[in-house]
Amino acid sequence: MERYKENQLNIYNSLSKQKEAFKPITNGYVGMYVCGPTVYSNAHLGNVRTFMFFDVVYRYLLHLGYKVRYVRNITDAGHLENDAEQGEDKIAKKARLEQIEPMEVVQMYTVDFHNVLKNYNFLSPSIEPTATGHIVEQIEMIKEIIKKGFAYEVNGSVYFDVHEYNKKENYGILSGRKVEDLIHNTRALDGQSDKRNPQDFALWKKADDRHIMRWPSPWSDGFPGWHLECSVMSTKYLGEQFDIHGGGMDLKFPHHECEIAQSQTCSGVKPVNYWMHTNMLSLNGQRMAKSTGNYILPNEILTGDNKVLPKAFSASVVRFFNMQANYRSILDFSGDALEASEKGHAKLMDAVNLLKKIEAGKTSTFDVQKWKADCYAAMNDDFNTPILIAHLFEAVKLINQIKEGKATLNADDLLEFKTTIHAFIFDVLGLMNEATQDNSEKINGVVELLIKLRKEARENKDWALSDQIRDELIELGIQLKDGKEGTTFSIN
RNA sequence: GGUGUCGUGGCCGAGGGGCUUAGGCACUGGUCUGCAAAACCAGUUACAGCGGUUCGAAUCCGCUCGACACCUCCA
Repeated sequence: MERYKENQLNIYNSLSKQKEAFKPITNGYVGMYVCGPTVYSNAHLGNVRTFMFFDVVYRYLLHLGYKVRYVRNITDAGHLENDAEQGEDKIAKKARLEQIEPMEVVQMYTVDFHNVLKNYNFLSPSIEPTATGHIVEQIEMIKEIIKKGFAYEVNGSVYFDVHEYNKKENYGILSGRKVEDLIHNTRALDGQSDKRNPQDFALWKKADDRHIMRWPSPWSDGFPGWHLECSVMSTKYLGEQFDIHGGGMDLKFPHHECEIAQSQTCSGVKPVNYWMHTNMLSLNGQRMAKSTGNYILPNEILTGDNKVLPKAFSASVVRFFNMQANYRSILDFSGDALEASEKGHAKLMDAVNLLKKIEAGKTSTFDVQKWKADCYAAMNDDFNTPILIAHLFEAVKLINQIKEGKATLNADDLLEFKTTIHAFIFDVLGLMNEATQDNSEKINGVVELLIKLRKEARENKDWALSDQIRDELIELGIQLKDGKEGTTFSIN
């Protein structure tokens, strides 16, 4: 369904700092690039927040009927750890530390990353290119930049000439920085650098003898600069100009700024129409970061194996928690916050399960069309998932009211209502209904049996037995709910 | 120092010049129940401070205070 025809999406563009009507370059098609993880360690929950948000963006674009090519790279060539001085990249360093091959490290953490994505119900991107798989293209792009006169070679390394670029274009267009300010605020150098100016950044670095990851090039045996890969891979798979580029706020400068400079130099056009940046996920009010130890791994949440957590939580609860906040706001993670989300999530899923049993009435006491329009309006407004969730809770209330006999929906409305609920909760938000997974049929059968036995006990006024059944089930995370038309249950 | 984001009720978190009961969690009262739980109904707590613009500001502007991020690899 081409829902995009009646849904005008508005996106907050970091480039213009305002919401803009989204118009794809090619009608009906969307090209989207998101900076992926560096696979030299496990992706932590902060990293995952960004990918999770863009997963929802991807899902919603698909839901609207766009044909989307979603490219999310894997950075496996490593970054320059200390730009000019050391020239050693992180992956190689870690490999030596652990006495294994660099590509083994890359493989291990790539597998871990994919494992996390699977656990958290991510859709696979259309293309997941690796930096090491595009060395040839990167070398070609460097040649092109040199040819245009915006890069220079020194001692086997190649640098992008920021000052030269800034004479014609605006280096700082995305981040709001000015080259003059950068000059005054760049840290003092030791005089070791080959760069003409401290603001210049590496396109190619000559590898020293100890550097394991290296490739031949016209300038030296070495490796590409970090910013280059995204320019190369986005251009290769999405073209010189594409619709959406996403990433974390912290990549805005210098990474995305450099990307623009590189791509613009080669193609002569601005590479990206809509820049989207997700804000940080904090832990205890501080930024999650590998370097400080202030972080939590996605899979630790599923096992409860982290001291900040009182217990384990499901992946769907974590998704729900994330979606309750706007992607452009800082979100603080805590066990308490997750527990609150878990309850809200359970309430939502209980209602979804209840919805299956609800039957249509003769008339409708609720305006399904308006509610549905509100849901779409929320998502159309820069993917406002917190508002969408608020509307979903209106639906929860309605479902419970119907169950109480205080509201009704006619057959047409009920069908539309169900379809819309499922679309937003499962297709768009990507939440999972744990209660209906796995061995649910068998468990359902057993619980139904216990409910029957308890009913008999209650009819015999054997309260001790009926309460024992109820209390022991709750210990197992199965909650019975007595209603007018019998007992239902939910599983946590 | 520069660039940027932001300060909302007990907590999380939307909205964004008059009218949103935002929503979730927590709490209080009621209905239901053998008692509970769940659910439903009702209710409580608010827009950092000081100026300005305006008929009217939590919402716009300025300043102050504070928080966070980026300026070096970082989602």
